[in-house]
Amino acid sequence: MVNERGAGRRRDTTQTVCAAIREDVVSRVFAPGERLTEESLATRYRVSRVPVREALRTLEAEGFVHSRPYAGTFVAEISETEAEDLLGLRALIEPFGAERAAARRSQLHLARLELVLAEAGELLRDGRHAGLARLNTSFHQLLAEASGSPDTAALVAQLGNKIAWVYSVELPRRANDSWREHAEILQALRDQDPERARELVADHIRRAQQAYRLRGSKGVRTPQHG
Amino acid sequence: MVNERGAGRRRDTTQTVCAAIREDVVSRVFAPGERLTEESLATRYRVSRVPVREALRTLEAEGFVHSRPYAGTFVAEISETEAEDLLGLRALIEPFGAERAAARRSQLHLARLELVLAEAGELLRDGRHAGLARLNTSFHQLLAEASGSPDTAALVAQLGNKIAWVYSVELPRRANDSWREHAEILQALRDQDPERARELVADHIRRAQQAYRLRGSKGVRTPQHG
DNA sequence: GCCGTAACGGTTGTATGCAATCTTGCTGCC
DNA sequence: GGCAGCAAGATTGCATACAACCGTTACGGC
Repeated sequence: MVNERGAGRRRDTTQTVCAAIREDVVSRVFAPGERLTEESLATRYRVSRVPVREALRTLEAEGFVHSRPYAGTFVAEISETEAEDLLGLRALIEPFGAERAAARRSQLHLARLELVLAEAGELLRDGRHAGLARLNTSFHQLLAEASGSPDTAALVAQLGNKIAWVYSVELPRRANDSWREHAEILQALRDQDPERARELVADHIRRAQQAYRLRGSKGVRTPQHG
Repeated sequence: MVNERGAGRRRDTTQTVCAAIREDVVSRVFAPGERLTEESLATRYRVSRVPVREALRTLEAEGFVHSRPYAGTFVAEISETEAEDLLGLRALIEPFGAERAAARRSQLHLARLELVLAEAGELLRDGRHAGLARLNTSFHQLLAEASGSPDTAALVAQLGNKIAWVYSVELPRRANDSWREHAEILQALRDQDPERARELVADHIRRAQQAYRLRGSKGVRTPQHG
């Protein structure tokens, strides 16, 4: 998964390991509350403890793990109320970003968003819902980046990862509506209409929240497929 | 090794270094855009490069520095619009936290907040405005923690640090009004009135924003690139 | 004189080793 | 039987050492 030293890529070990651990936390390979020993992680990803430790410091700042000196690093545990609050925070921040994105978006941003929208359209037509989750993440991330606020984009990314972790479930039911809403949002960006963009995103997030809540509780992995 | 930190504290080197670097960035000992070499930091804080590197990973996740592999670590540069957006984000998140704090606050939270309020009252009576900045930060941080949402508290802490960095300027003028507003907020928490708490904090932040803006972007160092 | 190129110094990235500390399981006592 | 205290093992924290890489500069060809 990591480690392609033979192929010559010897750089970026720390970042690669960080992404790998985050992935394994989000996908629940490591259970919440589980202790992560540096040595076992180092063995798992075929690196030494140093990049593992650095990756853990990043993940700790992001809230995926927490560590006590000399005691070790543990996968974070998220309560139900905390999970709810994550959705609440996203419901605040994404509309904020969308409002600014409508005012500041560049042609490049628009083009990227349209590309994602087009790809999603194809997947929808073909009934292949598998790749939609990734495109959905991309759309929201690009939207946040179009805001021109690096902090907003960073927050959206972090919250998105955490939400994907807690609510490890996709909502294929809503896919058609969801992407129709995405299209409207993009149109508001084209029109440079900040207020409409903000409200559309606010509604969009609100509906997604309701879907999440209906679909099931946090932590429990609902067996499903897209 | 010459670990002469404090009175023989041999643990927590990384966290100590992290806080020290953050402090030096916020207080502009290190200028925005400046390159930070690990060796010089290690020398400055009398540690080896390892804890320095780990501290830098944390600070990178927090957005105070950014680094490229093999190229080095640089103090971040914040544009004026980004600074504005920081205030906007705080204006979203703190009321959100206050609303929940009013519903979830414990007696311990109330007691801590009252303590801070009392201390500030004394300083105000004595005309000693020096320590107020710290108490102000404490009040807002405690308020965020009272929300019972770790993510909210973490965001408030991060945003607060960054705002203190960008707008490195205090506003003694507003001190009396500000603390009167703090007292009202605390009362709303006692009354367990979420809506009132949210609105009071929203107004409070809004007034602080105006004060910042009037004061000018004196603290904002326009990035000079080459 | 200009540009491509190769070597050098400086810096970052990773691995290893050892001391300090925590956790775990056991012992002995109540 | 349960719990405090302790020893052994396991794990973390930090320092040192070495390898990989980047930017710069001196050099030579054109």
